[in-house]
Formats: sequence, structure tokens, C-alpha cells
Amino acid sequence: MPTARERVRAEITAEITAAARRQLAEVGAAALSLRAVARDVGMVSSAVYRYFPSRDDLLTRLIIDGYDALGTAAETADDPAAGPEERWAAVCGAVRDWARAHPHEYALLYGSPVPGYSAPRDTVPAASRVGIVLGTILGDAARAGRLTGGSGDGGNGRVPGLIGDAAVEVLGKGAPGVDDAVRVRALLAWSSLFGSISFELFGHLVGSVEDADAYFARVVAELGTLVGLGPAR
Amino acid sequence: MPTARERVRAEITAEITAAARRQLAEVGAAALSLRAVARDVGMVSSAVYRYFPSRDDLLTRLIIDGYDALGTAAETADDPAAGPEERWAAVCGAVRDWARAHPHEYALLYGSPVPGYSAPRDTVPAASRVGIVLGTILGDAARAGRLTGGSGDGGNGRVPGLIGDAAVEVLGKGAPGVDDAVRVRALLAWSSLFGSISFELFGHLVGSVEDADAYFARVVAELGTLVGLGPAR
DNA sequence: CCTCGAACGAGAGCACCGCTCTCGCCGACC
DNA sequence: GGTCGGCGAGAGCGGTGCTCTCGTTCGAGG
Repeated sequence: MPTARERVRAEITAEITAAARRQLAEVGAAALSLRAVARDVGMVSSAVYRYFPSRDDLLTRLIIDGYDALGTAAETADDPAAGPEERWAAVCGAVRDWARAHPHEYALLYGSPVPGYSAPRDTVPAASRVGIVLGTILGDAARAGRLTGGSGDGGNGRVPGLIGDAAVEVLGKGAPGVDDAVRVRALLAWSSLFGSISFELFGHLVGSVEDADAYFARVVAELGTLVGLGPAR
Repeated sequence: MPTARERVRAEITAEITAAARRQLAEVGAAALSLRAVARDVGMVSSAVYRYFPSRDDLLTRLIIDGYDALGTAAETADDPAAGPEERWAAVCGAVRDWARAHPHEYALLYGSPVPGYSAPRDTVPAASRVGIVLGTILGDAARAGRLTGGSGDGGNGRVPGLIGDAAVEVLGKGAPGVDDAVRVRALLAWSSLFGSISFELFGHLVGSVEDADAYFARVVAELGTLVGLGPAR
């Protein structure tokens, strides 16, 4: 049972992160000021350091929260009862919708790392969630025999030293027809999804794409085909 | 003919941008300090404002230079005499090599936009160069009859309101077999290329990919197939 | 050739930033 | 009840982007 002091500490911590998230959504990560956050919650700047040892730790907290929010968005958009292609499209669409609704958070997660290079290990589990959702869809499709493009030998053929264990697990062990060729395509589809969303969000497609919604729908369909869903290659 | 004053002005401007590029490579765009640049060139900070009206304008200069450097890297890697697949692989590899050699510059170009949203129009021509290189390869392949996956009606069928004129032009007008389906795949391949490079550079693939070089080679091959080069779909 | 204006570098200064240190204060535990 | 630790406030340090002013110097026009 938490003491009263721990409870108020957790409360104030939540207040600070809420204010930080508010300011992140407004001005972006680069302009997020710890002093402004402190002003927002009615504290002096030095008091915030009782709760977060540095501005970067506060940002790390926001990063984890962002990954979790995006992960839950992807998970709730996935209906395991639906067909593989529908699940794929629904999750991709949910990721894009979340990104468009929270551009600064998305940029914080998938844009340039803010300082030099500080990807704390704490972020890994939260960051993996949307990848796990996509991987589960493909694994389920493979188990249902709806995934094409594997080696076809029924094994889960590995190319030594190519794909790490993390990616092997999320696609489901023992799924028939899943080999490293499929895993590469799954990783590529994931990277492509975020590349497309980043290009759209960061303005690299202005002038080249007119109807962003229609374009994204076609992208999702192409990526589904690439990864082995939908029509045979 | 430039006066002596204009010449020394251009010289000092180049000195400032060189110092800024040096600092960008060292500490990244977020930590790039105009005052440190001024110290580096032996000036006081306010004197730099005679040459760049603000820190963001200095960054914009670096962005344009970065796009140009990447563009020339892509262009010099392209041998028009080679086959479409080899050209595709060579240019993709050159882009990745440049990104790995200049991670902070790459992050500045394709990471999160630094302030709120400031993509000056000056950057567009420089930013288009690598896209033009890739588009030219596909256009040449289409004219040579080496591009598969179009609608096959020989026209350049448009889907109204989907693809902008900018993307239509770089793929070459009148190329047989190039329709909006191909254009969508070309844009997707471009986005996927940068998504894959960004994931690798920003650490989103650690644990999932062991041999980054082998993985990227497979990615390039898959993207080539996706876009219509290589084996028929 | 001389002059006058424009460009230039230096310095001071403003507001803001991240972060540190100290100092009272108040509550929780012995 | 006393004591100790967590807490908020304040001052302060070095740094930042940016502005303004003030001499100086260079160059083009009369």
C-alpha cells in the first residue's frame, strides 16, 4: 500500500507529465522547456528536478507514453476475427491516424533522436508493441495458410546472421511458411509504413501526392501484397 | 564581376557555413549553436547576423547543402549504361552509404522538422534530385520495356487527383507502361528506402536485424521487384 | 580626389534556457 | 516529542538566440 507521501508524489509526477505532453503537442519536442512545464503546473523550475533528474528524462517519459499510446491505438484497431488483409489495413490506418492526430509525438518517436543518441532501453518494450501487432497478424495469416511468398518448404528457414531473435519471435514460432524471406519482407513493410507516414507528415510528398488518403490506401494494399497477404505474387 | 567587398562577403559566408557544417556533424542540428559557430570563425555572435538573419536560416542553408550533397552522391553512383536493376541497387546503396557517413545531416534532412513547420521552398529543387535519379531509372527501364506491373494498355493512365504533376514528370512523360499504379509504387519505393535507412540509422532495427548490410541488400531487391524491376510480379 | 552612406565587427544587454546549490519548512517515522 | 528526509522556493551560473548601438572602414558617385 502506498503511503500518502508516495501518492501525492505520483500525483504531481502525473501532473508534470500531463503539462509536458500538452506543451509537446503545442510546440514540439525541440522547443519543450522544462521551465515552461514548471510554470504550467505552478511550480518553480528547480522543484521539477525533484521528480525528473533532467529534461531528457522527462522527454524519455513522454517517449514511452507515446509508444504506449500508439501501441494501444494499433491494438484496439486490430480485430482478430477479421481477415488478414482487413486486419493489416485497419492497423496501418490506425497508426497513420494516430500519427496525423499527434504529429509532434510521432516526430518525437520516429523522427531524429533529439540530443546525440539516447535510446534508453526502457523504451524498447513500449516501442515493440505496434510491431508485435503487425507481426501477430502475419503469424496468424501464416498459420491459417493465408500467407504466400515463403520458401514453401514448411520450415522456418533461417539465413544465418540476418534476422535477430526479436523479429523471429513476434512473427510466431512454428508458423508454417514463415522463413527469413518473409521476415525480411515483414520488417520492410514495417519500415515502409513508417517511411510513408513520415514522408506524408514531414512534407516530403507535397506536390507528388494530391489525395493523401487514396494514396495511403494504395500503399497499404501494396505493402500487404509485398508481405504475402492478398493476391499471390 | 564581383567587387572586392562581395568577394570577401561570399568568402566569410562560406567560412560560416563550413564551421556550421562541422559543428552539425559533431553535435547534431539540435545542439548547433550560432554562438559556437561564431567563435569557431573568430567572430562575435552578433556579427554572424550580418550574414544569416537567424539560426534557422543558417540551418536552411545546411539543409540545402545536404540535399545537394546527397543528390550528387546519388547521381554519381548512377551509371546510365548499366541495367535497370544494377542502377537501382547502386543508387539505393549510395544513398544509404551517404546517410551512414553523415548521420546528423541525414537526420536534419529526413528526420523531424526542427522548429514547428518550416520547409522553405528553396529546398525543393535540391531535395528532388535523388527522387529524380530514381525516377529516371524507372523511366528509362519503362522505355526499354524492362518495367513490369503497369496497366499494360500502353497509356499513362491517370487516377484523377491521386498523383501530383511533380511525380508524373520525373518518371518521364510518354514512357510506355507507366501509369499511376507504377507511380504509386515508385513513390512507395522511395518512401520505403528512406524508411529503411531511417530505421537503421535511428536504431529502430536493433535486435531485429543482425547483418545490416545483408538486410539492406535484400530490401533493395524487394523494392526493385515491388516497383517493377527484376522478376515479373 | 573627396565625401558620404552603406556595410561591417564589436560590445552590451535582454529574455530565456538547463541545471546546481542552499535554505527554510513540514510531515513521517523512531 | 524529536529528528531526519523529502519538498518547494529562491538565487545564481553559464549558455543560448537575438537586438541595439557605436565606432570604423570600404567603395561608389559627385
